[in-house]
Amino acid sequence: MVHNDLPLYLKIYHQLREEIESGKYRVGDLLPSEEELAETFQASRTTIRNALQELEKDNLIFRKRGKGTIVQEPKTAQNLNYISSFTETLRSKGVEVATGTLTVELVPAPPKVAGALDLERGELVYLVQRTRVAGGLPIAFITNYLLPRMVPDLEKKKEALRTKGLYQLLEEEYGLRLHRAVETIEAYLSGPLEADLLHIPEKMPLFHTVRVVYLEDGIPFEVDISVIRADKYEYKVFLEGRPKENRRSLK
Amino acid sequence: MVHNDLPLYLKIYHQLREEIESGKYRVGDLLPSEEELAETFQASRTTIRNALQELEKDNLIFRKRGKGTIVQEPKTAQNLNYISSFTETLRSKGVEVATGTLTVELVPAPPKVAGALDLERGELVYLVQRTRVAGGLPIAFITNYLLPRMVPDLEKKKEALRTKGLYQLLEEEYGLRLHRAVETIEAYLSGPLEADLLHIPEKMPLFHTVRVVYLEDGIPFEVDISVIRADKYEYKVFLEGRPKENRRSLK
DNA sequence: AAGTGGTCTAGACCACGAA
DNA sequence: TCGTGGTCTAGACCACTTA
Repeated sequence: MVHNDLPLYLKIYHQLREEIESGKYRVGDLLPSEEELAETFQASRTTIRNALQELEKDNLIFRKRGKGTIVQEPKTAQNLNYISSFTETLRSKGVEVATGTLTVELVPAPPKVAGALDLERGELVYLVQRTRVAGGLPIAFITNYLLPRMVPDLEKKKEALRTKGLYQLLEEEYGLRLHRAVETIEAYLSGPLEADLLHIPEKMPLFHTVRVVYLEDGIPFEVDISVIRADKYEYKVFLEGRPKENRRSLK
Repeated sequence: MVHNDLPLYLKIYHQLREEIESGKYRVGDLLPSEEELAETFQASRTTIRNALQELEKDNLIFRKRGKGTIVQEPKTAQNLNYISSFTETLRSKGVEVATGTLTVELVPAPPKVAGALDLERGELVYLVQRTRVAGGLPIAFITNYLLPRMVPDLEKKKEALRTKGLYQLLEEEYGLRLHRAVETIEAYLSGPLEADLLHIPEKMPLFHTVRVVYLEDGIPFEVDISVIRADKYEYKVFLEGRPKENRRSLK
């Protein structure tokens, strides 16, 4: 008998989540009150509140003082902007993604990359370049720069990159935890270079994105530069809340 | 003497935040331990932890068991993807934004809008259309559909829309709290219509975004359709964490 | 008035990191 | 081993909603 060693509040979170997703509670329904839940799970109210807080982060519920805990509209319930690779995003939509060209090499960091990764000019970084193919068409050209000290012998994993996403590899093979990222999205027209790489005419609309990924302790770890056919892709962004007031003056 | 009636943990949050931003603690420094903070603020450790949790949401700190609470790299510290209008985003970058054309009227909801806002076909919605001008150039054409029952007499506020953003107006004049939004970003080439609206040639790259905004209780409230000159604008997206594992099986 | 979630206390033990 | 944050308890009072 394996005892699941998750903290109690996470176990309760998972169970409640399953009950919500299984349809036991409908959208708009009230969950049992915190006190009742504490009773049924034989836990303190604090622990229940921790579990509910997790559900709230997932936007599966929202709470109203004096009213209760209400199950959310699932339409908006997947909320977070996770760090997902291009490949993962497409696959989650059911699109088959293959790898066209693939190179892995150690190169001196270009100035902008060195700046983003806090490196000295000329320090070596891993450069991974891939063409991504969906439905037989090359639809994206992806360039990644990675800190070599975090991913030793990356070139030996080259073949793994053909089948799994880069981020999946980083997690599974190197145990890295990607924590945060900042991405800028621009759009422009293909020039001769892009036309050649993606087998498209010039003056087609393209997305150009630059993403810097940080590890848990705030170390910048990876730069991802993607060029994607805009006629084959769209971004979905989840937004939450309004910008905060800047400081209340205490009197 | 006005006593600030914020909850204690929020007061502590604000004070710590100010101390961090004022440079009292440097990046990488450890904050005092939770117990010490409890002592200095004369509060329980639970309350301190609530305050620290808020700082963590802002990505100003991160915590490591056995180590302590560490002040974060400010580069990634603004984390959230807030619901901001085009105007607010540009203004925060120091760009002056003016309004070109502006119309406010009640119209039957187009099918797609009716779907997004949970309306019957043909129900009336407010339609707001604006050209946004920066640096003398029209750079965006923005279309908003709003639930009329939430914004009575919107046409009377028309002039206010010339100077403030729509979202600011919704908050200040109607007391609405925008809670969540989902936005899709696409890119395409200008056709004759866009060329005319924005005074640009055809076949220029444009962003096309569709945003649905939800209120606190999950009611879809507004649809924002923007067409933006891609050569004058970029999106910045903050990403956090990796997609969650799908369910652990309990044994 | 009754019931809900929000805040707060004062304790306790555990898991992890560093010395 | 010691100090840290992580989890958990059993209470208490408050602010808000609904009836």
